[in-house]
Amino acid sequence: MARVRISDVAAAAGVSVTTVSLVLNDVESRISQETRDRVRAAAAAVGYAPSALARGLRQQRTKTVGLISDQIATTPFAGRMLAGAQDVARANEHLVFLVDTGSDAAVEDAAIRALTAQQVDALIYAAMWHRIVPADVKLPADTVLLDCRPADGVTGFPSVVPDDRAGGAAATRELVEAGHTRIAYIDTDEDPGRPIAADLRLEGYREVLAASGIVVDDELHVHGETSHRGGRGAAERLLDLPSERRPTAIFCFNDRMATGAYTAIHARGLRIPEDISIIGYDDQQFIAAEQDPPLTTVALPHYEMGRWAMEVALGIREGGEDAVHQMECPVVRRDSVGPPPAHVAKPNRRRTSQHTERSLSATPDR
Amino acid sequence: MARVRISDVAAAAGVSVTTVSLVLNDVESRISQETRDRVRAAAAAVGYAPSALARGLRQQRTKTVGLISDQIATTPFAGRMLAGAQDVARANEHLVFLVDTGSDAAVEDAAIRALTAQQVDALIYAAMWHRIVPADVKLPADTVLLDCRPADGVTGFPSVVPDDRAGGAAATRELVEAGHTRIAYIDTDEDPGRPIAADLRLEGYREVLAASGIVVDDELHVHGETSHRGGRGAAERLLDLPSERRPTAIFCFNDRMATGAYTAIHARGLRIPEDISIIGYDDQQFIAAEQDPPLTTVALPHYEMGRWAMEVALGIREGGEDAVHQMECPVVRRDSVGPPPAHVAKPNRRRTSQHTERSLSATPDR
DNA sequence: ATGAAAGCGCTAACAC
DNA sequence: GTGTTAGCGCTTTCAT
Repeated sequence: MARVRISDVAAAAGVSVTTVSLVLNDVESRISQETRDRVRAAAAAVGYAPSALARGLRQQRTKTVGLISDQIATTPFAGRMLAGAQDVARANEHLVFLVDTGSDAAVEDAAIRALTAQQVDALIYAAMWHRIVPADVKLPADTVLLDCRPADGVTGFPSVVPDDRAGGAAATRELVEAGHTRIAYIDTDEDPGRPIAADLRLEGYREVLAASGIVVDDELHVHGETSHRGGRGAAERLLDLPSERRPTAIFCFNDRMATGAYTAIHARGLRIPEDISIIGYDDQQFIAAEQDPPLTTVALPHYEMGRWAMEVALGIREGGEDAVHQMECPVVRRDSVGPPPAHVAKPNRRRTSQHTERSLSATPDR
Repeated sequence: MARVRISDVAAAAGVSVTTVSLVLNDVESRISQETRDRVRAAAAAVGYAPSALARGLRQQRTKTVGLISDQIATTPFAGRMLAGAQDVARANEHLVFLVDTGSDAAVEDAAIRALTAQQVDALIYAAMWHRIVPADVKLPADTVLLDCRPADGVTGFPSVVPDDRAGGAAATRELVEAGHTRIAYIDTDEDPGRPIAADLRLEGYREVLAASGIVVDDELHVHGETSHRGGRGAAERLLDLPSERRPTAIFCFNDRMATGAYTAIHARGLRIPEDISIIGYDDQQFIAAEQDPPLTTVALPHYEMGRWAMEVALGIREGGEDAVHQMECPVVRRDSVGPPPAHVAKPNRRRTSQHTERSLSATPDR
């Protein structure tokens, strides 16, 4: 594929290869302008394209980075992380090797070896769901972790993950500020392998409830399989509650489950958000915005995370050897959150103090 | 990154580098078993990992392939194509460079240059929607085209695309065989840049209608923006038709538009499929299967297309220099297609011939 | 202001 | 059965 060599250019221009190299790489200005022009012209004339291989071998820097991910095919999020990483790679003239391992440890191992053999300048290890990297994955030093964090005790890897606790809090706050006090959480029931995001979001939910003087009612914390169906089933159980205990708002672990809640709610002839408010998580493409009504949700900052990881990998940004970088998950406001129906009382609010007032004085945002 | 060299292994094993190379690459068996073992042990002991760079430079084969795509982030289909391509690359010990160009010609150009500089063994040019590659894209010879086809007159590029005409026909046939005769097509209205798939699917639709002796009624061919909203609007117009002219089944350009049709239908208190049948296209992940009822649709064979392209790129499979390889789009049966309501007459069927009988005798499939 | 030559790490032709 | 060596295409030190 790469036929014409630097020596061909040198011959054509009547100079040495050194000169050609110097000119083409804009190194030192000691070469006369006239020579420079001649070299450039010659290079263009013979159609010269340098061999990145030879250069890499010589310099021991390849301007390539390896990106290992567990699943690219099966998740709708992969793309945005890749796009972020790609964009900074391109801006810095790096090429990226993408390897999808399907979470297979043997494949992962082979991939790391192959990438090392390619002498990639940096390695990014990406997960498609916020999770912990098993301690037995043999990562080269200075690998950066994307959407995953090192196992306890493993150190030396910069990593970036979404701030799911803050996201859960933001979602809940959105509902509290709209005036709700009976706020349910539809959680995933995945058991071996419960996503770390699930606990974090739950934590955020409880925190805000507590801080708002709302008693955390376990009856309003339900579980379902992480899907439309699971969300629907869980929502049905919530709707089956006697009306004084029924929630006026539901925070769903993710958008897919939220669509299930939509189905359950509509099946009973209830309206969103007039009768019940819904907030999701993920801001999943083609899903959240296309519900009826469009779903208010919390966005995962995948693009930004991808950028961050690549910037750290390329040394453009300081990763901080050990701290896990948490990235904000912003609320995306659409039309599924409104004030609670007028007729509902607000019973399970504690009679306490300023908390209550603060949260009551907050205004809904449209 | 790659520190220890083959000469280190040679020294450790007390042999020459030739021997080491021969042993480690399983070349010739003239080396004594004893030496082989010694070399292997030495390699492991010093932690040797060959430099793919040096090998590539020497052999002028890198075992890498470049995959250029227009958009990876913004489409839910990218993943499956990548997965297919990846899987065969891995099985053949090749690594893939992924470059996303965002359809920017300058970026595309730079990407091709960069990949050529890397001396990739093959190049795949992938589009995320079935389309034609502009003739001015400067592709190296032997590039394989994935989900796109060469412009007229451009030759020498193997290419693979979904058989959208056959897919449109299959969708329509599914409806005809369920007993429908008033079958609408909700088409995309994209105008500059109308997807080539749209025309192909429409063709298939008309073909099957004609072959079944059903008159093609232009009133039943409506358009909308390619989204939930567009599908909803188009479906509403269809439902506004006086009842004798209203369709009993709708074929939608894609699943997203189909979900809009769902919304329109449900909003009128109609049921799917009892009152009206729906078939989509794409089998879009997290969408088609999660509708209520689950959407019958036509699947795009992205994974297989990805495999095909990589197989051709690696020379494992004959691409056929010029013929565009069309890949079948199978119908995925779920629950949105049923027989037409009993009370509807079947008026716009021609009184002709065997066609009619053939299509009437066909049985719905559940 | 320019050129000669070493060397990045490997494979393979050739010699012994 | 094993070793020597040229050379893949480039960058870079050192001379001139």
